[in-house]
Amino acid sequence: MIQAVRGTKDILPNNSHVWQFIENKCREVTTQFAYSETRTPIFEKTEVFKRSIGDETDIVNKEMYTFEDKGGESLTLRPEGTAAIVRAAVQNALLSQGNLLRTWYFGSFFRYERPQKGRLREFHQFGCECIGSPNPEADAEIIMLATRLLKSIGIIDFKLMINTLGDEEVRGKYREILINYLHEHQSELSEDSQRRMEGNPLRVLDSKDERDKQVIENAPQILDSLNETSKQHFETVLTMLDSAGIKYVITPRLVRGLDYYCHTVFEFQSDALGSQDSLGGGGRYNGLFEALGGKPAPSVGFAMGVERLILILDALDKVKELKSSVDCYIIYSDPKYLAYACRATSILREAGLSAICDLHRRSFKSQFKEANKYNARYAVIIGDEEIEKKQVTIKNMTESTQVVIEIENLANWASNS
RNA sequence: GCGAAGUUAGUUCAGUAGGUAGAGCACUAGUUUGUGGCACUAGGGGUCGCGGGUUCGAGCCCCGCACUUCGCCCCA
Repeated sequence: MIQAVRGTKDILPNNSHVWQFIENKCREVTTQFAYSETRTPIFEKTEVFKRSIGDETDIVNKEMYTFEDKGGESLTLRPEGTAAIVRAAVQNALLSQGNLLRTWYFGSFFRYERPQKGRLREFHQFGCECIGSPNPEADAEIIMLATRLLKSIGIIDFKLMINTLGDEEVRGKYREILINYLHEHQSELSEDSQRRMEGNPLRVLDSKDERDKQVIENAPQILDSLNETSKQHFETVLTMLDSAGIKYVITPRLVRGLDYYCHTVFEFQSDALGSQDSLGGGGRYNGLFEALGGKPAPSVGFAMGVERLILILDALDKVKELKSSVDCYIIYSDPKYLAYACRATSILREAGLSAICDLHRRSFKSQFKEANKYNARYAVIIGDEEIEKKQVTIKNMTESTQVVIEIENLANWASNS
């Protein structure tokens, strides 16, 4: 037996309806916010991700599926969505027509990681980007959209963690303060954090190591280093969330793993997941367009892990088994009536109903059982009498009533039922 | 990349003094020879993850590999 590649999963006929449910909600909610869809290629030049996500990040360092094509070009299976959207927006000059772009995406992404529950090598994300506005109301809109989506698919029990990283000036200043502090406590830190201290000190704040937590507890907070602009930006976002009735927890330790974030960063968490408790997250990225060769376009966005949404729906038992049903199940008493059954089936479909018949040449009784399994509204019965009189018997499966009609009138019946 | 636990029928799981496999549900058919859902009866299904080894004999013991899960790491 050939197995699927490690960390990949089939979406099978018996649970594809859950995916469709979520996809439909994504369309619904994005429509409410007037976001339109972007579909970018599944792979990009490696450069796209290196320049955007950041060379120092784990994603770029060790998790990308990078390969050379036959022309010797380095390509990478996309590990996240934002970089490609920005590349596409720059390439197609999407901002030259106006100064704002609201867009969303849904698709597969790839990271070479140790698979775990809620963490796959091919996984799916739904994400939104609000491109072109430097203002806090854009941050608020994105968070409202994400919140709306979670609620609409039935996830209410989540936590929204929010923080600000400030602008460039703030980040630079805070970075120094933090490095100094960490240096003073170097001996108390975990090996990992000691290593990360120089390259990416902010990530130390995110550590789960008990030793680190002690140090982090008393570390200087970025909130205390904010300049007036950054402070106002953050406060406006919070005020807007308040007025929209969205609850949040200010989490000074929240940093996030991609280098391109500034100002507002946020993350949705759920207790229903294991150690992969992050449902999704995002933040503002003001410098990304320039990093990818475009004109400045301050933006904000988020992404949700679809597999994780599904895990929560499972855990909450919220997955409505949208029992698929068929309008008509055609039942014939003998295989010699197959052509007649085929004609009836065809007429019903032509009239816009869904209609199927048995392909196993099963017994009459078994065909009824099969009709039940398909949750058929009507059984369309064909036997000796019906053939002889050019009729069909139609049985209402829920009320157990039946009528006999001429096959000539079947289309007519179908359009009225 | 590191540590730990798992893998037996479609599925959920049983299965010790090592003697080549079992249950529930699901599936198929009958009881009811043109009328379903319930019930009863019967039946089909398994190279016991893969490959080696020990043994007269391995689902069970040993080794390797693959995959899954739980931590770490990281993130969605």
